Amino acid sequence: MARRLTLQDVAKRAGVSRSSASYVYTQPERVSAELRAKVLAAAAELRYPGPDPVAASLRRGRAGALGVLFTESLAFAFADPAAVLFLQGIAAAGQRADTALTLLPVPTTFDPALTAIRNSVVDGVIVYSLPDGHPALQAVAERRLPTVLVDMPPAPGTATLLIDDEGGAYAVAAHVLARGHRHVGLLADRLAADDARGFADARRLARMTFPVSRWRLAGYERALREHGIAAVPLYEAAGNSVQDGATGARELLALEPRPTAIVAMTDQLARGVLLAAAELGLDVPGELAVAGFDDLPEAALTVPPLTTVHQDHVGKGAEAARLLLEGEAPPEPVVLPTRLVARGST
Amino acid sequence: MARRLTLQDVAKRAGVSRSSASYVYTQPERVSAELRAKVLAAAAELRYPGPDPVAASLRRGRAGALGVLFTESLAFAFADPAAVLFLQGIAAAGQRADTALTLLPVPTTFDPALTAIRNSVVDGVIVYSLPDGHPALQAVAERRLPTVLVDMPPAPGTATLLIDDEGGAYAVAAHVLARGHRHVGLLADRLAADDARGFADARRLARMTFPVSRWRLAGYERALREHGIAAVPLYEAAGNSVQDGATGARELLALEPRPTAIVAMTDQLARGVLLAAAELGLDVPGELAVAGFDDLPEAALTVPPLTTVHQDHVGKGAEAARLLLEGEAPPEPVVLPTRLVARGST
DNA sequence: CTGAAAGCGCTTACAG
DNA sequence: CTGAAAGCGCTTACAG
Repeated sequence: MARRLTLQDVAKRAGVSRSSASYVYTQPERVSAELRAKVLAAAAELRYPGPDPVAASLRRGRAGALGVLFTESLAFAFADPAAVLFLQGIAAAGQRADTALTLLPVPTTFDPALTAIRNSVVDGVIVYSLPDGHPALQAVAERRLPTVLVDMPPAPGTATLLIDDEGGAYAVAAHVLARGHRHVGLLADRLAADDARGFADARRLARMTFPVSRWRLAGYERALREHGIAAVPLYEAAGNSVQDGATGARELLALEPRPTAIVAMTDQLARGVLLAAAELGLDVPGELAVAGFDDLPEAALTVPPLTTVHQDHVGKGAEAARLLLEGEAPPEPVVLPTRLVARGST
Repeated sequence: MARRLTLQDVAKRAGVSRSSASYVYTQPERVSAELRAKVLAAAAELRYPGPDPVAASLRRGRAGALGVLFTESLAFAFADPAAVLFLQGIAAAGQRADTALTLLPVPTTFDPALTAIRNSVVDGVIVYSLPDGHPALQAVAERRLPTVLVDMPPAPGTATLLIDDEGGAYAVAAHVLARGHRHVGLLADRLAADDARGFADARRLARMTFPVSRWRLAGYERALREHGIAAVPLYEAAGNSVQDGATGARELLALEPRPTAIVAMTDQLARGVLLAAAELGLDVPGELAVAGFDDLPEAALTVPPLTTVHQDHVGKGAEAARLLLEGEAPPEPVVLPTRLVARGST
């Protein structure tokens, strides 16, 4: 392949200066119609692909893209409807600002390279629900780019966007307990960034690294305390698929005494609970009450419809993008509301 | 804010040349441990954020990101499970190659700017299921970047990745017809990039711009012809949500004679048909047979489970990324297989 | 309205 | 192992 075409080539062919040719692309109204026509004609003849965005970005000092660093692996994130809705919100806000969205690959145990984070061409980064102490967070901080932390503890100098996880969890647990349930099972997706699966003991609970799980559990526990219930079983499913939820539900429902209610930390898990209940021939909500968290679109479509905690995932994404595009990190975390949605499953 | 820190500042502080400092970041094994330590210490003292990726990209001639241009609006794309699975496949392949994934905002009627496409810092572009003649495709072509067209007609000089839409559609329609159905209704998401909704007449069919719809319809029609059925009603839902499917199903089921089978172009729509059938108290498959296309994970979980056409969405994404990362566009389209999955809904 | 000139921050053959 | 030098392709104040 021959040398790449540059603006210089176009300018020479059109018989104008390089700066004039540049203006044709960046400020077309600034140049005369005649000059514009000459340059565009020369560009078309040479099949010039337009000014190189990398060079333009370097000169302008602006990349034109927002980076998003997602919960552990991207594959996991795309399998999680809540994460996808969040991304949808970012994308919509970015589209309005004519800004592209760059998904940064998160380093994994298999592939611990941070090069993609270090080399990504972005003007800012949205970090979504990373566990405590994840090395990717450090790598982002070193870039010293504007950053918005979402569903994570605040850090100095960065904007933080949260939802009221504790309050929402409290509300849904209190709702279940108000219906008289004393034998409640809790179902979590993941408490820490490993593959642990099974009933969580005190030691495990002391080592939770996923902030969202920690906050939601705190809300459940407050409601339980207020109802005089000291300890309930908590099953950790090691994942957030419907199947993970079904697996966890089977374990919880095998306990003696059998729980009469299962409160799940996500709607995905709660959907699995409904599946397991159907398998076992348990009537919901007659023999088993089920509640989730997130109010995914699916939650209204299950049989029976799922009691859950509403949060506006798309709005959260849009707000995250807005915080980044506006610059000026607010000193205090922005906290979006949650709201109990009682449906047929409780 | 003060002037931005550069590698030059670090080099000066460390008392070495700029090139040596650069090697510390790019080829650390090339320099002595002593020099490395000096440079890293200076960088830490100055809080140097690392070499600027934009400048490095310009010099290297490589951006380190793949662009994805998605079906019309990004918000639509994220609401479509099939598109999300496809993206998941791209992301996984990109992660292995340590390449970020940039989602390009697609110009809309409201915001026809092509600047995001023109300015995006990417090494290649995957274009997914754009309607015929969409201006974004032109803008991509002008960039003269390596391009992979997915679920779109081949274009000279670009790689093309398809699935056997026509064959899959034929198989599922033939399966339904083999069960003796003569009154079949067809349900489409969108035939062209507008908001048209309703029964499609010949004039509308002649103006389809979504290739996938065209190919699937061709498959249905071949099966119908072979079974001696001349014409069937086709309802266009103007969207691909479960609710769109329910709306379309209500219209089809209000026809005289009432269809005994509905074949939907997507699983999302077919799920809506199941919903509408439940509302109307129609037994599936006893009074109404239902079939979809895509074999989403949800398709196996509906009640009854959905007969559909399987395609490997994640694998398709991975293959698209592979075609782009490998360079060398194959002259012929790569066509992935589809497979009928008969379940309880027919 | 047009153009000469400076500079964005880095990487990498090349010479020593 | 280290450094001087060239150059990636562009934009934009500035002067005319």
